[in-house]
Amino acid sequence: MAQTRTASRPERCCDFTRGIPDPVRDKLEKRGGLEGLLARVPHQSVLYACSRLNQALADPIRLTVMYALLSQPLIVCVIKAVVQIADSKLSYHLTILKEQEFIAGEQQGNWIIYHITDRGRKALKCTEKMGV
Amino acid sequence: MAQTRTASRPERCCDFTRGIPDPVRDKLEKRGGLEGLLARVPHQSVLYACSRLNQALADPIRLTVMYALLSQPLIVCVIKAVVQIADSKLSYHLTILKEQEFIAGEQQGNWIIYHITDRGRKALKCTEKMGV
DNA sequence: TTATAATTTCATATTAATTTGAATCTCCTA
DNA sequence: TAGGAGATTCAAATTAATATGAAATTATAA
Repeated sequence: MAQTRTASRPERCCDFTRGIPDPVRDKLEKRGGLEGLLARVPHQSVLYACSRLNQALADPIRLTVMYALLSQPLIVCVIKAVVQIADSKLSYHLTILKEQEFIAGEQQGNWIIYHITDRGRKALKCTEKMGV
Repeated sequence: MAQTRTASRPERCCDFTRGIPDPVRDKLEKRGGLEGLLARVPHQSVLYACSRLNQALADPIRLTVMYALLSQPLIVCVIKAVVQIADSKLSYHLTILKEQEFIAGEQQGNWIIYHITDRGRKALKCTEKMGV
């Protein structure tokens, strides 16, 4: 019972070794077919890491925090004054930025002073270069 | 009844014009205080757009598609063979990539040939430069 | 025209991310 | 060493993103 399908409309898939637009098929064949294509796609573990990285940059609050820290190192309650959200919510977002090492913080007496990392700076620069 | 708070533990906020670590306060004051800080953070609309952009790059399937298209233009069913997901799911992800103009497609007879855009290429390069 | 392949759309289900508020923890100071 | 400020953690609630399968659309070819 290999490949059984529950009737209705079967999921089709074109046979892309023939019948598809010439330029697509030609180039594909010349470069090792589907296998060649797959070989040039980075490993899933890499892509997964990339997507986590981008996910961390995919929130306006987190970007606001990063830009604030781009100006200068700040303690949490100043960051809070910038983004105007509850403590725990801010802490959640700080954690995500820390996990990706876009920011880092050191305890200084009663406070934690956060600063942006080189990686964080680079990330902002990249995003900017993409043009909004 | 302005500023009423429902007892329990009130949300505190340090008065960051005094009592906070010197280097933080000094630099902050020298550069226009909280106002100056806010002025150097890009407008929310910009940050929102940035976060959408990064969100589109925050999925391994979408990154796989982009890398496949980095090799060469492809029709949907070949992309499907690469990522091995259902048609409608793939279509969903293609839409997100199209919205951010990381990819584009032109109808060619029965098929749609997708290709990566300059913007898409740039996005991958950026992500790579960030180091995984 | 009718049938069919390729692709998208739509409504719904599922899963993941974010928010919320209370509780906890750490460090400092009286 | 008790109390308070700054900050984080946790569990539960909410919201947003993704997945699924059926139906619709588009273009070609019989």
